[in-house]
Amino acid sequence: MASTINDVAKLAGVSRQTVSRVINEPTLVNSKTLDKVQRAIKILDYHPNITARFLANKRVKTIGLYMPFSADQVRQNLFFSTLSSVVCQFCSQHDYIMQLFTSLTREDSGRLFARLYKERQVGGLILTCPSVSNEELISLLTEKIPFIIVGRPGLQTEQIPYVDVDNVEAGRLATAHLIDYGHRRIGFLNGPADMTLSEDLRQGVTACAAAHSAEQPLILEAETDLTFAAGYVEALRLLTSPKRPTAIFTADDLLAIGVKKSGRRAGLAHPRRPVGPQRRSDRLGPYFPWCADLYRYAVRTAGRYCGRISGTQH
Amino acid sequence: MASTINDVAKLAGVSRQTVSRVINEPTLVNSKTLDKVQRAIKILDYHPNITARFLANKRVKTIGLYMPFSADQVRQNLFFSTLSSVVCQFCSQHDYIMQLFTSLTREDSGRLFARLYKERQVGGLILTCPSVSNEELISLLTEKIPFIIVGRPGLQTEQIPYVDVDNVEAGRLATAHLIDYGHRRIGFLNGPADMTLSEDLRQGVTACAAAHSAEQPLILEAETDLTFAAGYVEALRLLTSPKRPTAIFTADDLLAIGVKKSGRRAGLAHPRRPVGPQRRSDRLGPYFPWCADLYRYAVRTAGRYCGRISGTQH
DNA sequence: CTGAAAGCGCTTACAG
DNA sequence: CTGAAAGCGCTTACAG
Repeated sequence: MASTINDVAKLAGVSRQTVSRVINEPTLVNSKTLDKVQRAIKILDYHPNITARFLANKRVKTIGLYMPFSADQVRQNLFFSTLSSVVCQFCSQHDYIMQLFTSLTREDSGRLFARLYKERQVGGLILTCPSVSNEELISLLTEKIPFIIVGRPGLQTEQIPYVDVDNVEAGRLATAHLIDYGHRRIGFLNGPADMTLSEDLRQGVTACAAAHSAEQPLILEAETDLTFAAGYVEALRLLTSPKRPTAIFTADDLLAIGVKKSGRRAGLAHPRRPVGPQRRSDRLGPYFPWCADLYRYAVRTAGRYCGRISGTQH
Repeated sequence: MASTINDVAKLAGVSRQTVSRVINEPTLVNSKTLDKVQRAIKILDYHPNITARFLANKRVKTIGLYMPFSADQVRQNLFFSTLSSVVCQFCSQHDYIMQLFTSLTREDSGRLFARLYKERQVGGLILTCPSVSNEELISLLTEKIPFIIVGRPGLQTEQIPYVDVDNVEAGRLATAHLIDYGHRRIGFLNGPADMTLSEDLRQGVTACAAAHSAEQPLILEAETDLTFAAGYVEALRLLTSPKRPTAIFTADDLLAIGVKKSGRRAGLAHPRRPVGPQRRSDRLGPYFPWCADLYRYAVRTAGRYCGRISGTQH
């Protein structure tokens, strides 16, 4: 059995409050007492029970990270692993615990969040990939649960803290880039209709097309679930249609890989190098240097952080 | 303030033990009482505090998943996201909490594990990518901390529960495959020397080369840290050396992508299709259909689970 | 079937 | 600077 604060107190010949003080506010303790207690802690290999601390403190140093993806999407998408590894690292540096939640249908997620928080399982939440309808967030707001969104929330953006890149600008830049290079029929593999990401990208694409109305660009948009398979299927559909696009802009790298495969399938040559201005090495990620150049170009350039970050209780 | 078990008891006009029973053993409660209490729970929106439950139960339903990668490796590697998403899903299905730990130097990890467990932060641990020297595991064994390894532990494989694919067989198969196809100088981008994965792969490769000594195959092994960058650098070194290999076998997909890039850099044509027997669609993952075919081939074929899974306390 | 008692391992005021 | 008291929100035996 692991030793408790009482064991330490007994061995050191002090009260358990003093032991607690040694751990939490050592400066308030007489140096001789400090020494005695610390020796006892060493001897007994004492580690304060974090559950008991959380209970006594009435706060948990735990942050939940939620990603509304199916296991399959999570497995595929780099966004997931990047985000979770960074959050995880930051949490452990700051003595927080990170808990991961995935693979839940978005409808239930609101109740899940409330439960997690009310059960005091998490002290706060990081939510990702918000949907257009903010239903699951409403309860978080009304229950005053500390949370932040990675991505633009669908409603009440003034009240809801979030961080995001400027996807409207990303869509605009990518489209302008393709139009500049002479493309007039542009495929656009967007994300799911209910994601704000898709809304923002579309807004940028549409605005750009309108601004270039003289060139009469034709945007061929298709909805996807951001998986490789969807990228393949939708791109193949576009590429084998009468109005075959001459360029495709995708909402995600994974889609771009699907596009590449569909191009092979459709018997089309695929450019080795990005179709665009001179290549800068910092523009491309290490992963798919031969894919998704345009999307990445846009996002990197347009990716200034926006959104509101408010203080939270914890 | 969230309502507690005492609030519910008061409102329902029963003792808090009865409320506790309604939650944990409803069959032991009189149906009228049950009804009263459940109504009170509804009205007060009561959620049992999980921290208090853990403390009273003297067990935490929390599993730690540890991946000894740097943030950069984690971000890149698909193994990470696959494993964590699956573990996460399984945990939530079984009412467990998953906590993620990454980016720590392996030396400190032993102490980390002990601390996590002794602080009762986790009830058990899933460790990945074991190193040859089992130092960090020894303390887990002696402290009787429940844990399991994904990958073959370096020592005391009889005592330590683990699951793994048969990497020795994978190395053997991949090498045999390449020799069968006429290759005599075979590059072998292995993982870090201190990982058992690397040991196992090398054993298979070496054994296979020995078995085919008549053909005099030459194995050109290079150590990598399993990153894209290392794959590129080491492959380029091999490909620009006088004894340039005619085929390369890599320990990981990411290395294979690095190899591909180095091939381009070295001005070598890269086969579109796998060099091997007829392509079966189930043999390839969705990600890099044009890469890493040989490795995947080997692993899929050789990937029968081995290792020992013993029961744990929780 | 239900409640009074004791306890899980810690911390926060409050005296001294 | 230190300790006695009370409490965090729950559960586990034990009576009745």
